[in-house]
Amino acid sequence: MPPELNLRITPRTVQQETVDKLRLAILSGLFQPGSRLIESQLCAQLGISRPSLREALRSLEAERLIEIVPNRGPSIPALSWEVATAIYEVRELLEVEAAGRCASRISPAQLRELERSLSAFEEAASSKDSIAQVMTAADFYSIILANCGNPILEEVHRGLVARISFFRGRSMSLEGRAQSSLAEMREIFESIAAGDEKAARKASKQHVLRAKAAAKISMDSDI
Amino acid sequence: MPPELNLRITPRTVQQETVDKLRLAILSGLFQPGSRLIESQLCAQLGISRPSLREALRSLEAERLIEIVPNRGPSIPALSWEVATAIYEVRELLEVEAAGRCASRISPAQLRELERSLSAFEEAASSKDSIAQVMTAADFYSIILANCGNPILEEVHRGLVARISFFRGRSMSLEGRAQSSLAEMREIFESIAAGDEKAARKASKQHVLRAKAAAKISMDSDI
DNA sequence: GTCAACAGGATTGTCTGACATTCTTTCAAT
DNA sequence: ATTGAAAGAATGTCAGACAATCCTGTTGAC
Repeated sequence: MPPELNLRITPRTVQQETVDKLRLAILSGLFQPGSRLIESQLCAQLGISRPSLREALRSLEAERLIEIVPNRGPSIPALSWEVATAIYEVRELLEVEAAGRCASRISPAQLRELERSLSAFEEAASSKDSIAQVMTAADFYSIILANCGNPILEEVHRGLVARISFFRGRSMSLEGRAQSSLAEMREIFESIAAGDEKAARKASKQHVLRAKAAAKISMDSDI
Repeated sequence: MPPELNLRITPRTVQQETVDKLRLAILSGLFQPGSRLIESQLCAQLGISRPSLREALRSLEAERLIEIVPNRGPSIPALSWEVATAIYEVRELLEVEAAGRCASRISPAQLRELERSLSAFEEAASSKDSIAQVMTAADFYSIILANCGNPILEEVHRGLVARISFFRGRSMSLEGRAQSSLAEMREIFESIAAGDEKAARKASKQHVLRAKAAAKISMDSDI
């Protein structure tokens, strides 16, 4: 009898572990935007070889989480407000569509799940833990996206949101943003629960626009 | 001397060349869906080392152009009709938005460029060269996407369209599809030229829906 | 004949080490 | 202070190696 019952069918490779670790590090803001990543340092810190690391870096590059300039190596891209705006606009497009579809097709079980994640965010919103706020909020969206009936919508959305994680952590720290965010999310939830597609779209749109505005404020506030 | 002017020529690395070559090979249907790619074979054919190849493969994996299963290696994913439908739906979302924006912001110079690409497609449509048809049609869209004012919209769209290139080549071969496609594209062009945002959206939506229908037919026709 | 265990080859995952090329920084010379 | 050259650091790329895993065809048992 194996002491560790590992039912995982796909074995986790070094490359996958590395991508996950680095992605998490990037998303949680461990690296300064614009800073360079030195291969030899990362190899030592992660305890892996250069070829494995470089494979992982190529994956992250394709996700647009890092940039790799020939002969200069990988670095954390500095997100301009223009690009951030563009991302928010596409995010709006996708999220509105997802919320609308979700309203007319989510299952009761998943709806309960959505309610639970809203409660989790509510709790986080009362605290000052902005990391918990971002994570629980992300759960909320991901349930909506997972239930919109279009896996591609979900996939693209995840990729985009990852790239603006930088702003999300900061804007959540804004005075009152977490609470107003909670109100907006509750409205989205209520609309979905009521099966009101139109209302879900409207609430969702409102939410993204407010999030964008909050991100802009947090960006302008301190440079 | 304007500091914006970037004279830096980015040297092309082996990895970039490899990604481009493989992407082109995949998009032009050189590999059968579901077929496996053997690293040693590709290395020999491309004349590169395994580490370089593996980096390129990771990039393509992140683009979803290939799949890499641990211990089984890379393969060409077989696109299910479900996923294809999902992609067409998101493509519709993006393309409609892009066409609408394009209508109210494209420059005269770019509009002429768009007209030129439409003519190029017209010529290709008369021929039986389905590859030329797909390429010129792709040019047409890419001009629209490049002028919608949102680089992310463009980026995401490019990634999605690449994944359904399989269908596009086949559906263009369908009896009369190229000609009806031409008519639809001309309508899109006319709407944009007239600066009629609403009409551009409508025409664009129609076009994607018809393309999806054609893809479905070409898929059902022979399996 | 069908099915299961098995051996062997093929293929991938990963590492080490190496070297040329290309930045980047330092330091000296004008 | 500006320029230029040399030293140092980091990347791009390769070759070779080996264990772990997958695939295939054969053998053996029922």
